[in-house]
Amino acid sequence: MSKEITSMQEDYSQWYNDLVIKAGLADYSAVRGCMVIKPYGYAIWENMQKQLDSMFKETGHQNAYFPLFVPKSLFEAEETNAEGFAKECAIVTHYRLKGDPENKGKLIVDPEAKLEEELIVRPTSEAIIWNTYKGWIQSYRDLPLLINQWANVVRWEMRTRLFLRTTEFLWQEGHTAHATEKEAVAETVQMLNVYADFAENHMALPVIKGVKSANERFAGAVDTYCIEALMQDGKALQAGTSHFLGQNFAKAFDVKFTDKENKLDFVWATSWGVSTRLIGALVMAHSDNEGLVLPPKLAPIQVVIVPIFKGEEQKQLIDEKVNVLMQQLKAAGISVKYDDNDNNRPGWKFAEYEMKGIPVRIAIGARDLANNVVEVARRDTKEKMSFSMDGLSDRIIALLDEIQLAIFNKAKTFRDDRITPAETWEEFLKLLDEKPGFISAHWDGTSETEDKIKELAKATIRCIPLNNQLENGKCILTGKDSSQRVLFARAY
RNA sequence: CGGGAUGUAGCGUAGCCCGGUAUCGCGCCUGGUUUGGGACCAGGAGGUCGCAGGUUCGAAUCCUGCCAUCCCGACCA
Repeated sequence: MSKEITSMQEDYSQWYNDLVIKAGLADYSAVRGCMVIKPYGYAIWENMQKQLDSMFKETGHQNAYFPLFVPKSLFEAEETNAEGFAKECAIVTHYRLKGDPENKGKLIVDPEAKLEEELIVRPTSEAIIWNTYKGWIQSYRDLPLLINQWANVVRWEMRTRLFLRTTEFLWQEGHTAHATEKEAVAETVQMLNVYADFAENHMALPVIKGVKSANERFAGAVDTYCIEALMQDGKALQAGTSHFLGQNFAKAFDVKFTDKENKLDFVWATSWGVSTRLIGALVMAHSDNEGLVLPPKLAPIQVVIVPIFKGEEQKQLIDEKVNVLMQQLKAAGISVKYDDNDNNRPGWKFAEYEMKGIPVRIAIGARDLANNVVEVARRDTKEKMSFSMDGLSDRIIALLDEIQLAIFNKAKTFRDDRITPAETWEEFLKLLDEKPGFISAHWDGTSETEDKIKELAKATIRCIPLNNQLENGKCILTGKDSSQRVLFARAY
């Protein structure tokens, strides 16, 4: 099978698609806009889930599961939210098929089986969850309510891309209820920080924490906080969002509680989510023309060992050494694969594991045995080193940490180099074409201006960074007064 | 959803204009030789030509409809 992938310089989109397919992360399916996540891709998702789930639990959250379907009457209860998602919903209208009388062996929708009320396949679960919370919350003693669910959702997007935008996708959505506004805002920020921590320390993906402008805000939210990442083509990718929902959903679903003073009030809400889109971010942020580059902390296989031998005798000697090393690495929690498959030669395996992004490759041959060393190659830099067999497992473990950090630093250097200030509209447009990335520019704060900029430059406000410094200036488009810069970019 | 392109074995393709039952490479299977950067020899298997209709004695090829993917827009995590 040809494993050649299009180079990212030649065609970035094609490079991405080739990579996802050829590294075995996902496959196209028979269903429009939906993909099959293959075992290797799903293993990355499982690693993400495992880490995030433990972080959610450390911050006091519990998992639960709510229905896939939302009755239309519940879905439309919070108007802004409903309007925001109305154009991309799959709707169940019937519950039965029957044999087609005019076409033997075929089925048709049974018109007798029409639902009295349509069911919306959830594009997000606020409605069904808040309708449920109404029955769970009476007193301040029931708060805070801190729930997360791992689920699939459906958004009928016009145009899809593997992992980045598919009709059905996997995600987690946290939905919390609080007694005070202050507490809910603190929760929103806390979860944003959890996401940023995960992105930077596990995905090795530097992110900017910020707040969305009104245009980009989640439908039904008072404020949307986000983490924004930069891909290697200079386009931004929203990697996670955390919403402060105010009392919007509590009011829509009539969720009130009695406080300590015996007064009734609506509860305060948050919701937050990240999706399998993060796998797309992982691919686009770190990989190269040889294939995936995975951060050790999320790589399904962290170390692969390739034997190089002539004849069974040598193979047996290598096996003995490898078995000891494997035990040591496994004991340290390292996931390691010994590929002694005889079908493929070492060169083939080297190329294959580079394609799959396995962080560390160890090659052991007769020559190495004689010198009591192994050849160690790191995927991120392609550097090859000779390590002594003595104390090898400790050095490999240290190397994995080093690679994790190096991948992050490389991405951060790239990202930091592509946050560029623009002072004039001409400069703004020039930067978008010639040095794509985040452009830091003044904005007059109106939705009209943001719309106009989007129309003229195809760039949107990615966020207003949380650590922003106030600075007087003039809007890049209108020249009106502005008190701070915001980050613009073309985005996925 | 609009514009453009594509769909032939697991993958990449030739054939299509000009209709006569499908070419080549990789991969796969068997045997052997190999193994420090995508091995080699010999033999072999594998195809409703995206799907459904139509035209025709005969359709991968011509016509119609549908489906899917990619690229460019609008929508979006």
